[in-house]
Amino acid sequence: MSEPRLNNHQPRQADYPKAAVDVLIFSIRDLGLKIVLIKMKKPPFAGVWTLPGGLVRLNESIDQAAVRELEEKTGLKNVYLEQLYTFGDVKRDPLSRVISVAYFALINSEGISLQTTPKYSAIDWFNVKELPTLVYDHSEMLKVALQRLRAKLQYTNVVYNLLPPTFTLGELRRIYEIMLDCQLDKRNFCKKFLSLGLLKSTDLRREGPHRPAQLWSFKQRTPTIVEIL
Amino acid sequence: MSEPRLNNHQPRQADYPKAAVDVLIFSIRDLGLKIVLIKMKKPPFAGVWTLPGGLVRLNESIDQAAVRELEEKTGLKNVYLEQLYTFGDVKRDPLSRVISVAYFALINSEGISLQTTPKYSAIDWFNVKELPTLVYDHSEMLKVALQRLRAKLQYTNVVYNLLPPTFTLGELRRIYEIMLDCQLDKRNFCKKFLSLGLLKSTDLRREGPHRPAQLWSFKQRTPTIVEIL
DNA sequence: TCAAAAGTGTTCGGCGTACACCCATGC
DNA sequence: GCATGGGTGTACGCCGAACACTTTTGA
Repeated sequence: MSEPRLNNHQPRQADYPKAAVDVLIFSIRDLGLKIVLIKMKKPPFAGVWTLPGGLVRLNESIDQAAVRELEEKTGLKNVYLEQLYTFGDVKRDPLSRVISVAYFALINSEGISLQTTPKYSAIDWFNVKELPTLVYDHSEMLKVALQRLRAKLQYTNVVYNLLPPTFTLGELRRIYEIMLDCQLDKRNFCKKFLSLGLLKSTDLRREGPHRPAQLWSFKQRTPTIVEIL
Repeated sequence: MSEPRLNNHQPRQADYPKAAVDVLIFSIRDLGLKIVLIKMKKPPFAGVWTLPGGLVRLNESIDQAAVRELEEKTGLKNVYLEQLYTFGDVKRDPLSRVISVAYFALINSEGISLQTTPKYSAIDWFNVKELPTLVYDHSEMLKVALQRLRAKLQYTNVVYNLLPPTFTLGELRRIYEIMLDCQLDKRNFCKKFLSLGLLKSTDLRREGPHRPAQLWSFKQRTPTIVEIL
């Protein structure tokens, strides 16, 4: 596995690319699909928004690095991350040679607050349709993530990650409509989703000037492959 | 992006993990699904089989690294590689900390010969059902690749990579049967595949003691998403 | 009584699946 | 003439798609 050396004209640790992780956290908020970004403080990228992420260390797996970076830079814990894709163009980071493994997750962000480190000047949710300019190839990462997300919604039960413990079929359908950016027929959606047998009914919710809604919860909150739509 | 330093107890270039690529080349040969492996020469892995691969260099993208490593270690050129998954457990390589981006491709290997470098003692095709012991986490990579391959056969036209320019519907079906490890109904398969409109008929092939077969070719040999089975 | 969201059934067409026999050829 | 793979059509059932009205409540 020893490789031909390049000329030693680079500083320490620069003879090979470094590895990093970047994390895309999605959630449904205010009837839109949002993502967590943090704002950089140091030149040359001061004021620019970026995905939370950082270099992989020697003593941690890349999965662990993603979890650690997510917690350090956003405060989010216990999030189930899934590997998305690895980005390795030579110039993706103009300042140094970094290969980045992107991870993503869906979360329910009700009552959750974000907190970044002093190294960044802000952290916030952004609607994926109205994003600021992002550093590096982070827009590309988002594009890939959205594709994958939409695909996974249709053949897995990942949607449970976005939902609170109980919810109405209307809320469930609204999530699909937001994520897939389309309208879904109410009757067909309910019929199909209930026929999958993933849900169990719980209470009734009476609120607002309309008929009370049946509340449902997922029988199992574990990743499963199912043909949903 | 500067990171806390670990203790400087490691040699040069070991303060961060290195990045590598590994390549899984699949082909149908002798009615079986085969993969290219090379045999290691140097201790401590002398005599053990491995996937072709190696470290990513500073001045190349990871995609380019995969292409370069594939050519260097197998002689294969002009292969369309697709990124599979990135493997980054701390102990996946017991000797050094390496994160590996796996790539895969399907090729038609008729009339193609393999040739590795003097650093390896052999190169050969192996049936994926009768593999020797592999180094590192290469068996895991194969497992992931097979899953992905089977999935992609069903919703894309990737199969064209396995086929010669012209082929019979029987040959096409046989490939699906081998890859999916199941029997497919001849009439339904033909009906479905032809209805996709991906093929155009060319000549007749008369050979062997049976009715001549219609030969087909793909109208386009470019990646396309289609619901096939 | 009005506005708002919840809940519910039927019809139709298309597609996947199961299934069996004749065809053209080389030997 | 026989063995070998090539080629073809129909019937049925299920599922996805389209589509509208009634229910319950709060204000």
